[in-house]
Amino acid sequence: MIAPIPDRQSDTPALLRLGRLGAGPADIAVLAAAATDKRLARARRDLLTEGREVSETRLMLGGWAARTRILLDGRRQLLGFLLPGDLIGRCDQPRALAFTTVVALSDVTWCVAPSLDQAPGLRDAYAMSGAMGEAHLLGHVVRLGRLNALERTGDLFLEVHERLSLAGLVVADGFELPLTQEMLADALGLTSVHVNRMLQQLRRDGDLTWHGGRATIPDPAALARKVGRGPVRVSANP
Amino acid sequence: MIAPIPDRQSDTPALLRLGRLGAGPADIAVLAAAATDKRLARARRDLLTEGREVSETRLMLGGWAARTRILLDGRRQLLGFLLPGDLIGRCDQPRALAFTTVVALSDVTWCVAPSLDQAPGLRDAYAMSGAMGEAHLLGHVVRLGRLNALERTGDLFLEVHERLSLAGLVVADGFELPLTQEMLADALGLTSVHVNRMLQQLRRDGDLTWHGGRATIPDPAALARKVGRGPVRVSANP
DNA sequence: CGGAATTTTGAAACCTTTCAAATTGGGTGG
DNA sequence: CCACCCAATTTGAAAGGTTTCAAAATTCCG
Repeated sequence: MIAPIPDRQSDTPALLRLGRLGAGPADIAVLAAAATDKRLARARRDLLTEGREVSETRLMLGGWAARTRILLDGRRQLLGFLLPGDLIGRCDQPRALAFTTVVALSDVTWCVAPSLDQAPGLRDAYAMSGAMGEAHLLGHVVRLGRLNALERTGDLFLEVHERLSLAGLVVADGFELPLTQEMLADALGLTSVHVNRMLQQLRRDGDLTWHGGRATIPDPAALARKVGRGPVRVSANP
Repeated sequence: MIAPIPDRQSDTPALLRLGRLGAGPADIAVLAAAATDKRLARARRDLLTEGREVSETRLMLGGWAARTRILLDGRRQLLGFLLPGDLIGRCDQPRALAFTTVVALSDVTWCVAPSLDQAPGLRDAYAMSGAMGEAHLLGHVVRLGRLNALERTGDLFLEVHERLSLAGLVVADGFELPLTQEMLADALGLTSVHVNRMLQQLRRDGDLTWHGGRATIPDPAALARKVGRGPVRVSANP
């Protein structure tokens, strides 16, 4: 008989990611302490509102969120996904306004991110996280500007695969993907109907599996070759 | 008879922009001194190469450049324009790699941007500049993801109009625009043929004038209404 | 089990690209 | 100053990709 083990490691993905981004053991300890005070945001709720002042930086612990922008006529564009280990609203500039609304796409757990005063050693990891955020944004521009629907879809799945890998959330090339096809469409600049057709093609071609909230990319390298995706590098120290 | 006046103010647009972004008189003096050592990059030359380490931050003094990414099959996407007063390759992180190649679209004059050691007062202006850069990038994502060809084209012209205004480069709603339609197409994620058709429509509708390298937007507010563009805000202090 | 949200399907309309060729414009050399 | 050339712009018609609209099938959740 097995004693119930308190789930102290459930925020591990976020800590793992920041550790890999350069946070040392001491910093991780501070992060773990911060993650103790865990908050929950229900799906569809805003985690940050565009135009509001950014009071604190938040750290994603679990679930999916997205930066979004909505046009006057209701069209919506997701600017990027926020995954466990990502920072929300990081901003050097004091009194800055949030550029974008951040909405929870699934139920999200988060905590207040330790400030650099509390853990100066986090500076590099935070900087690295920000740099990767920008790299992802640039990738998103190329995706929307120059890839066709099939390439876009495959490319986004690969980005997600890479990012979740860094947080240790990919097992056997499979990962949780708590999105609707409509959310995917809003990220990809397509209609949900067309995303559906692209997904069918990817499945038919054996490039993708996705049911019950879990997706698998059997052969990421092959898919990357198919959609012409290169690796994302950010720092000189590999 | 008029004596030849040395063109000491030709870098004024960059200084004007950074002044408006919060640089004080002392900082402007440092910038002006830096701008003394003016460099020239010929059109089509790289100002920064993707993957290389960023050694110094550069300040655009005149001309147009763009962050670019090129796909394996030759498709090109411009990630954003760099205009006078913009910083090239700014990066907190030491030893960071350039995210993107920056190419001169026209002949470009630039100088090495003063470091914060030389002029600590520039911190805010630099931060502000970076924040606006991100805002423009986000706007670009929405443009590519959710606007149709006509809206994209109009929206980009409006962004350029706004940014050049900040540098004092707009007179009577007109400004220099040393681009080819193909460059515009690479920014807009369209073909140059289609950009041409959209420009014709904008001209026909009286929303735009463009010949001989100079563009004019007779009624920016009307065009903004037509393409559904809102104002870009970045800071709480207006 | 019922009801709502999501996924799937089909056909037609629409927007954008492609391809090819004609036209214009700017710069150079004779 | 004109002739010429190359790059850039413009035009047309057809092909292609994506959206739209509607409706059916499926899945999820209480």
